[in-house]
Amino acid sequence: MVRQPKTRSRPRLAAADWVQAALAAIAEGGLAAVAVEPLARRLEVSKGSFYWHFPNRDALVAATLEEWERAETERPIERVRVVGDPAERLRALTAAAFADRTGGLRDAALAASADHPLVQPVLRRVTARRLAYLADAFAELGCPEADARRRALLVYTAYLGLFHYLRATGPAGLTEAELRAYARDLLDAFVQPRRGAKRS
Amino acid sequence: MVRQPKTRSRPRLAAADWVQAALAAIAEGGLAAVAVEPLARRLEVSKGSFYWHFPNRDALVAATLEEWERAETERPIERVRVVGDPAERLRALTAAAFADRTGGLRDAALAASADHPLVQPVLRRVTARRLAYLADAFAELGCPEADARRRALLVYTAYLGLFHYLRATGPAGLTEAELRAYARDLLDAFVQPRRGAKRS
DNA sequence: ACCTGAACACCGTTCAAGT
DNA sequence: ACCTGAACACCGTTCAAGT
Repeated sequence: MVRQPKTRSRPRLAAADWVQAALAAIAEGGLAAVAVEPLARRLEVSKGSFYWHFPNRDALVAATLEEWERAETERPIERVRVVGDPAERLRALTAAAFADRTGGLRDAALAASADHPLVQPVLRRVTARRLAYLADAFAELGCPEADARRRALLVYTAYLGLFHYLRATGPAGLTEAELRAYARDLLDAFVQPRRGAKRS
Repeated sequence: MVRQPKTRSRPRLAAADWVQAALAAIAEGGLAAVAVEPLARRLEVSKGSFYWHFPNRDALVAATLEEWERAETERPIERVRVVGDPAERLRALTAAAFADRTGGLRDAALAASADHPLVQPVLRRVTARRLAYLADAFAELGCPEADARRRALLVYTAYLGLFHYLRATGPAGLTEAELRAYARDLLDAFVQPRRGAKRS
């Protein structure tokens, strides 16, 4: 019954494996780190094998950005959909975002490549979607429309700005505790319902 | 008396020639276009000769950023120092900035490379110096401190944003007339003295 | 269906040799 | 003092051949 040696000598790769490696590379070294030869080394295959899965590097970048859009926008939003209270929902979402260092560093790296032709449209959609979702939650809390949008922008730019800072300083720039404290302060400052807001 | 053939067969290059070529390259293709081999082709020398003038590519990038800081910040400011009226001074500076497409595209390209370790400190100084200079002029016009800084930021980001747009669309994105009209609208909206400002 | 290996183009860097 | 030319490393891309 056992056809493979128990250390399956080399599970063949699929396109998705290259995409996952590219996502990790972006978090560590930005878009420029999505390079065929280094990724091939990391995956322990020849770089020639890359071209069976993708026509060229740009195709990998495009596929990676698609995966990023799906995995880092809709999925986290779905995950907190069950939380009824909007304040709790914001807390859960923010805590998850700040706890995921790799995700935060990747988001900052992609924001820094905003002018790249493949990045531009995806980044625009992701940013708009995240801001709209945050603003909706603030509105549910009782904030008037304009206030909700201002708070959403503030929280989101603080998140991005922090990971931009972390990119610059390296992983030692902030301890896990400091990261959690930053997220807590941010939430305490912006997530209480407005004074006089109606409970529905 | 004539020691050189009249088409001076090849005036030897100096480091400054490489810097000038690099400045032109940034305006056209961003920081990534500062590449030894393409610049050598443009200057019609072998790429080996580059390494007589600079130890490596980063040294050329650093020298180019220094020259950019000097030429595109202090020099334009000195040029308008003779203009006594602050409103006129702002108009002269803005008109010059918008008239210089190459300079504007280069500024936008460098702003897009804000996270590059060599660019970061220079860009920070240049931005701070320009904003402070603009804010001072607005203050002279009679704007309170905070208002002056807000206007300076608005005018400066509008300038940067426009050339960012132009980078994306290519040179056909805006005619010279449209460029001048944009600058005029911007000035008309922000450069009248505040109502009730005292003349000193 | 997925992979190797060799080849070629391109760019950064070094260096011995030229003028 | 400035430059060439050849060499090497690195990465993107192609492709014939392998399993």
